[in-house]
Amino acid sequence: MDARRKDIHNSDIPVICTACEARHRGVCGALSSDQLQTLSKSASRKKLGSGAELVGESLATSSYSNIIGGVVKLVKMLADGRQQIVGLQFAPDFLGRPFRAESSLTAEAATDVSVCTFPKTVIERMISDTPELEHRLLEQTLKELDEARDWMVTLGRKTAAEKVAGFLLLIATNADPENESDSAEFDLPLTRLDIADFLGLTIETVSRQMTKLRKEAVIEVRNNRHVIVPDLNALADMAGN
Amino acid sequence: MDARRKDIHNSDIPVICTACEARHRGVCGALSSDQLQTLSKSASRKKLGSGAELVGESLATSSYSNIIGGVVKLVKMLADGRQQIVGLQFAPDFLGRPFRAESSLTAEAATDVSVCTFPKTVIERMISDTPELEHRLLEQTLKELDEARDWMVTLGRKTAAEKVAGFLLLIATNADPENESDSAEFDLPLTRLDIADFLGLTIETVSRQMTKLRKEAVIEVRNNRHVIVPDLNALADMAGN
DNA sequence: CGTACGGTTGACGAGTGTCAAGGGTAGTGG
DNA sequence: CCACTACCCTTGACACTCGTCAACCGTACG
Repeated sequence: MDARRKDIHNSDIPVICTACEARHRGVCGALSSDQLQTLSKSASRKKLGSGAELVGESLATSSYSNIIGGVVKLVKMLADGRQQIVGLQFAPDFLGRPFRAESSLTAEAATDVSVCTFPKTVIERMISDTPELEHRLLEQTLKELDEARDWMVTLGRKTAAEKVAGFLLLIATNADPENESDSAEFDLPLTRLDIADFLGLTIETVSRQMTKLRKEAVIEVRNNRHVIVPDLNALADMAGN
Repeated sequence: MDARRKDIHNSDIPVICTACEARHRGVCGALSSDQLQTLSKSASRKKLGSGAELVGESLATSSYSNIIGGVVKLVKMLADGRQQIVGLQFAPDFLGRPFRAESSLTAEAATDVSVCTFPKTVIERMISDTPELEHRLLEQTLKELDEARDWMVTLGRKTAAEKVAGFLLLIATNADPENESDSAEFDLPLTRLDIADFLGLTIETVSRQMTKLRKEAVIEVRNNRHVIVPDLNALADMAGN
């Protein structure tokens, strides 16, 4: 379909939003062009370097964001420093927790990230005015819950080899959702330490499993971060779902 | 309709609902007495023995339920038989997944359970009519997401000893939410196998950790299932949050 | 009385974590 | 242009937690 032509007719859509994915697959799709106008007035685009903190103890409840690009990790930390990544978010996910102070969770940019940020108050007013918006939030929350539960199986019941294979598969599908072929090629958005914190392993074990996959020719690795998967099915077999 | 007249006299709350917790803390609190009337006409109370399947491949999407009493476990199973419990639900939680075919998740009665069941269609119509109902569902889904993420930290980063202590603490608080003292006493709603599947351990390891806690006098156990915790703080220290 | 089920305990080994050393690359300052 | 440092990653040797296998106990039930 010709989205551009539709935008010309609905000429009220803010310039900043016209090419934004959040309007199609994200929560903004629930809003009228009027509401988009209102929201875009108080919205601001930001680019954040890898490692920047998006939601933490401080910023926690002051603003919400849509992720425009990049990968955000949701991190929980124990008192003694052990940490666990409890979720990864990709564009055009919505970031921020309505109606709720988020207990001990921080959101950090895993890669360089760009976001569209709005103040909490504006969004919350729109939520109460627009049932469809709340519906989208419910849909996204249900999606995140499914993902969290899938990952619980990985954390609780899979071996290190299966965990790493499963992780690579996860990134492969999110890096290029359109890909229909059996092969894939992508850059890992996470360091080995992040991967370890996501999988409940140590960096050493992650590293060893990666070399094992390399030696078995299931993957090919360049510059530590760039991964080529000649046969996704072979990788899926090792992930044991 | 003369719904209005019924709304004025709130004595029209269905008999079946008057003493029901779901009307206070659960999703039914979002409904008018009129809607409760409609819903209660197609609702039915059921008692299910431990082990019964509430949501599975078959029943999956045909009905929803409120849990009136007992404990329900949400189970995911891998092809080779390994399984992981990804959530426990207590009264008055809502059971069933709106708008979504639940991938490979089964809900089973962990104890004897009583539920209030309604057909999918009735609930879904009410959801679209009543934004407040959708709001409650969002709240519950957010709560479940928080719990799932907390548990991911346990699964990924805690030792067997911490896992077992954390589990006992979880049950202690859910068994008696009103308890303000620092001691507790309760029956475990789960078998050792269920506990193992919840914690990502084996029954043997669970058993050993329980004995260890017993020998350290952190807990006292009678008949395998009945647990006394003289000092919840001592237990909390071992859970390592 | 036999059987089934759930739980405990012990001996042993595999899978991961821990500790330590070293390689590769990018950025910085001389 | 070359150290120099910092960071990320890999690899090896070893230790330890937890899983596996097996035997046994107690209780409920036919």
